[in-house]
Amino acid sequence: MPATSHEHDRLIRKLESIGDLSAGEKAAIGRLPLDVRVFGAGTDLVREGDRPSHSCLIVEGMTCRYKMTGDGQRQIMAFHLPGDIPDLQSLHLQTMDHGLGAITRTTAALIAHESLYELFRAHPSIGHLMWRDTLIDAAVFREWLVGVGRRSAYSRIADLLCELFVRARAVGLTHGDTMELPITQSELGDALGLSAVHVNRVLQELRADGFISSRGRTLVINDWPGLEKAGDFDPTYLHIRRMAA
Amino acid sequence: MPATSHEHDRLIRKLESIGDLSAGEKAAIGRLPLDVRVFGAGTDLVREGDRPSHSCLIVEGMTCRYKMTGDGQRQIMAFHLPGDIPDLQSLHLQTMDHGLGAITRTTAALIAHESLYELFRAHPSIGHLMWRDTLIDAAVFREWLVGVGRRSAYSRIADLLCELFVRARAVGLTHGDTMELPITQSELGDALGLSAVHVNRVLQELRADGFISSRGRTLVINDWPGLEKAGDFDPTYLHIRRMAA
DNA sequence: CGTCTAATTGAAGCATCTCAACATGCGTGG
DNA sequence: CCACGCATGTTGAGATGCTTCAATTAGACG
Repeated sequence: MPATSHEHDRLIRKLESIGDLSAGEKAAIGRLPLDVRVFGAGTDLVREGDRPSHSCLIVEGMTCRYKMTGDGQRQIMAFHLPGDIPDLQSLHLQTMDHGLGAITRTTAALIAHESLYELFRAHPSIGHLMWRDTLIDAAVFREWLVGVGRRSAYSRIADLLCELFVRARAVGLTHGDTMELPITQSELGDALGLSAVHVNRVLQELRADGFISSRGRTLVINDWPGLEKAGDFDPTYLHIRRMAA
Repeated sequence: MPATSHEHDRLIRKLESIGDLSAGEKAAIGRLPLDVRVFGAGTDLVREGDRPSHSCLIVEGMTCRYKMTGDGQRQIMAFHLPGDIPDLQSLHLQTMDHGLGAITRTTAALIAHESLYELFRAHPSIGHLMWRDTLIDAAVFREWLVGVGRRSAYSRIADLLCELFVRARAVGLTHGDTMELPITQSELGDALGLSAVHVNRVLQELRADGFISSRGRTLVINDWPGLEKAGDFDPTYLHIRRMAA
């Protein structure tokens, strides 16, 4: 594996979107031992109850974190893009209290917790940056909580689309006002606390109101200011420092 | 201030509920410089948009973290008990994306971020424990998300009562099957994404079903297994290691 | 005691759900 | 390259959990 592979680059680009890295730190990250694996759509990368000894860097594909309720309903709590390490928390929380599932076919690079501890020992500020990343994670949960608790379905969906677009843009995964969004309406419902049927109707409204359109799995933003307003969206909670080039 | 004051004890007791501390670490925490302040009920300890240079250790009183939506509704995202440091995150996230409010008259000990950095440098494992604490925070947000997104009002309220009781017990704030719960029904509503009226009706149901009762601001658990079942409660997400003596 | 906040009750409305049918698109094997 | 099959998206109609508004009662506190 070259000193700085495609996989390492994903991680570096992500970390640079939320903070600063020196050349030496980038080089050290580039030397992280990675174990690259592929997961089929619909499979779990990590299950609730697992006690992992590694964390997963998403390299390609869309993943989500979710919990099942006692009566078999699903709540999706976050969507994750390439560059994210959704289960970084398992570094300090032994038992997974939720699952990590692949929405599309996903490539992930497994990083041993031991390697991370070593990296942080040599470069404490990388540790701080990763702590920061888990804090941003928490900020996103809080924002979703506001949405599900207090916003209308219309506003909630608009807000989520804004979030996904801004996060994708921060790591260079958008093309103009367009991004790949391989999430079904049923999954959107499980994320927003809505039924798939209602998601469908509200998406039609958002299209009719001229904010968005879609070609297959591609989302097109037609009116960004309008969508932001409809979603009461304020990107502060994402704590993004800078956009990818 | 004595080497280990009441304020320091609160923090030590909290950290011991989620992990281990050596004698030396406890002593180091006992030497943390604290600036004790009192906040009236209904006032803010920290406001959305602030860029704090310290974090707040709650010593007495009930506090909450909340956000306001564009149309003036409030969503409470967490309740905090003595021993908690609700805005520990401001250590690595410059701008507060939500407020920290006092529900009752609250005593808080301000800890300069500088002091924390110094403590972590000398005792890295205290830093890890505090990282762990912010991760548990995030786990609680996730659990609330599941409740608000996918559970009935009845189940959601039962779940919240279970959480508060277990957390209070972990830091020694319960008396038998009783605890102080100075939260109004309107605040419960803002936390659970419900109207105060509906909270009232559901609380009556929970009392009628024999799970709980209340004397003034004191909550009494009459049927713990029943309440757990009603709330689909599983304490795993709290990641508590051990109960206070 | 009077005042203010919190809790309680009733009644009407609506955002969203559930169920059920039908349409569309897409991957795959014949 | 067409036909089949299955996942996803779309539509309609009826049901409901929770909301809103508005009034009343109970508690706490000077």
